[in-house]
Amino acid sequence: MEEDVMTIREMCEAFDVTPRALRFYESKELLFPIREGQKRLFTRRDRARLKLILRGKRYGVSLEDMRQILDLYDTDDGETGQLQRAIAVARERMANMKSEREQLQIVMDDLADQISVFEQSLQDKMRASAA
Amino acid sequence: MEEDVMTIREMCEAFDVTPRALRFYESKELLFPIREGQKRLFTRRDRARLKLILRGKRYGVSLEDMRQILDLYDTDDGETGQLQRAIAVARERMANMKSEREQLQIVMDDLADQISVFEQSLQDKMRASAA
DNA sequence: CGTACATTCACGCGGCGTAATAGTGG
DNA sequence: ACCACTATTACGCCGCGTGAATGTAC
Repeated sequence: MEEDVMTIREMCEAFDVTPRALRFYESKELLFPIREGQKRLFTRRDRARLKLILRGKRYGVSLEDMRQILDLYDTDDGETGQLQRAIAVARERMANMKSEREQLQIVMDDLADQISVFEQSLQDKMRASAA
Repeated sequence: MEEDVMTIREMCEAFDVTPRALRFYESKELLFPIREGQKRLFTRRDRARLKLILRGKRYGVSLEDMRQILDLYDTDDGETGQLQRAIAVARERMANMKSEREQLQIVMDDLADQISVFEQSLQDKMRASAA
């Protein structure tokens, strides 16, 4: 707490994750703990990022998607050009998600139809065997 | 066509799958082509099964789940059990998809907020540089 | 001789788990 | 000297295949 950094163990307890997961996130460039010798020290920034990562995970967002989104959050204080780029990337992500959502909806509608067909079939069979 | 069987190549063209996929399905016991020497010959039964496999795939049903459904088809004289099983699996998939859709929507809303923040930032910067 | 089939081994993604091994600090 | 913690490297798993290399039958 002294320097507003946390060890890997403290992070694990605070966020209920394993050390392996944190090292993995670092290797995938989602977290950037500073080093004291060999040991990792996680900053407030890392904690903010991890919070978002875990929330995304609950939402089913892949780490790679999350990394891109987090990179956007960082670009916040950049210059106008960077800001415009960040907006462009964010919109692209948004478009991807919309597309995903639409495809998912199509498959869901289709599956709903299929369930009706199954149920109708079942009704028919039961009537047939009752007759 | 003679004996109502098809070679692997004919199957691939008919169903738009690769030979590798068909061999893979056989190795996982979803298809049971007869052998003529080394060659696989796919029967009408294999075709019916493959059709269901591919439809299930579209709905996100795993091969293992699909195998279990297909197995019921064999042991079930009346097909009623298979239908009920299929309905159960279909409903479960539907529930999963609904959940996925909701989670995706949450993330999308979140990202939309972030985009607004970026846009506001950009507006601020542009006003600042204009002043 | 070519071509279509066959086999087996390997690799890839996602997201870590799980050793195995070694170093460090108190 | 011990213990708890840390580190690194690297292989394993699941689902669903793709691709390469090699062999064989027509």
